[in-house]
Amino acid sequence: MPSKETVNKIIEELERLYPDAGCSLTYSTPLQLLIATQLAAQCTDERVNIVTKELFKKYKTAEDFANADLKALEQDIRPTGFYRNKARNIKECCRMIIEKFNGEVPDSMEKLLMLPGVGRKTANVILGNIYNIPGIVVDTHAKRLSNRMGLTKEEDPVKIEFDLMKIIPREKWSKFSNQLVFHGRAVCKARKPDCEACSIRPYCVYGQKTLK
DNA sequence: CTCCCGATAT
DNA sequence: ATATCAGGAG
Repeated sequence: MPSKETVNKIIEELERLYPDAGCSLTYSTPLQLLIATQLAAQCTDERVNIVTKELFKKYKTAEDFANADLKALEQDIRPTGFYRNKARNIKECCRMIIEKFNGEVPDSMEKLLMLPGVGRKTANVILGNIYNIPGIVVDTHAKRLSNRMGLTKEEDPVKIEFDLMKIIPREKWSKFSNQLVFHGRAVCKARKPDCEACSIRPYCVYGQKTLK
């Protein structure tokens, strides 16, 4: 739908604004990133980082999480919301990692999707950050911004993912996803997008529409 | 489609 | 008071 020139302008401007856009979650192992990303559902990365700081001191290995007392784990992650589902999923994930995946966080989309609480968004975060496998991460920011900018007209995250894959060069998929998140947090906010301050406005459908 | 769910900005 | 936050499952 958008012209190739428009897409290039958006990519160029995001690169200028956020040259170092990366994962905002704090982690030091693949398992920690998997758990942090699961906790990040409908929760800010900032809060996840506060919770995981203590969580990762208490639970070091996949075995620690798999054998954790469910009620205790629920309380440990409570501030991230959806804590009952998340605690159950994390325990089962770690059990499967131990029993089915030889103690390693899976390295393919197909295997990652077998884990409870892991959808394409979480899987793409793992693939991109741990295994350097490019992927478009469609979270709430990517969905909102790509729709506003006119990069897609789809509402379904999977359809958006494939739409963006068609118009963004493969080697930029991971970085581009992070840049959408950064821009979504700083400027193109859900409630009150700051179009006045947005340098992408000239190339943005929503920005042009709200002009005058 | 609904449900899960706490914390913060508006 | 209400919308929203790096979603996923039934």
